Amino acid sequence: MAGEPGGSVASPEDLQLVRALRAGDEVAFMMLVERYGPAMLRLARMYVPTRVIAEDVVQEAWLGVLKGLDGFQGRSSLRTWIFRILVNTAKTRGQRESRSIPFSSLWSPNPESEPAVDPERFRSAGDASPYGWLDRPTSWEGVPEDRLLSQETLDHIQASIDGLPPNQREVIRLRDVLGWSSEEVREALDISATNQRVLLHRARSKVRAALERYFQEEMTKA
DNA sequence: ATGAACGTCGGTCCACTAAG
DNA sequence: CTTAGTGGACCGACGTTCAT
Repeated sequence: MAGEPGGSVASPEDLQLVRALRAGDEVAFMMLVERYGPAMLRLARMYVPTRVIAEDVVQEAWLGVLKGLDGFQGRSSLRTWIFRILVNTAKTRGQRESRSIPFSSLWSPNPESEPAVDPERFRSAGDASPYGWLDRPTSWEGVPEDRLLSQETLDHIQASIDGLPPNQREVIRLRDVLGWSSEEVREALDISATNQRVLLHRARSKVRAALERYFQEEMTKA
């Protein structure tokens, strides 16, 4: 699995960071938290019902990172390694929470539980990696660009993603929202390359279909 | 109430195609 | 050639329906 030759191994910068962290460099740690914290929180929100618990999960993950620092061998990038710890932590916590929380509360539009992904991310993440399912729409060619990028549309995209099965949701978020590479995603989620591709494909297909329905409804209304 | 039959859904694998 | 996206097929898990 992770760490085959040719994979995204730790960069010299990663290794230097790890050395600093092992030496107890607080500035290096704060830099890491600043760099990955927001993305970690969004990812954690996929597994647990509330933002508060997600924040808790992130904290727990950071503790796991610090504890496991000596075990980091640089066979994957530092980011992948950190997010893998986060995913494991969040999954464990998510299972625990699902046993104690009414299932319906996971899905109800609770105003307390803000969106897992800030809709703005859809555009800003585009800097590094454009969204596959937005750049070549199939059935909404007549839809003006500002309409495509409206807040309402972004909300709709997010709702579509929220409605996906967990694995598909994870993959599409990491790939298309956070802009990860396919290899980073399969390493972080510990899935095969083939599975990653299929999950992504199915997730995109479903989101695309949901958007097609949405635009069709909107255009017949107009 | 119970168990079999059936349908649906999601995960996985394989093959093909397109792009870089 | 490598990587990624796509579609089809298969399988197992799960839920629903229906006859007993």
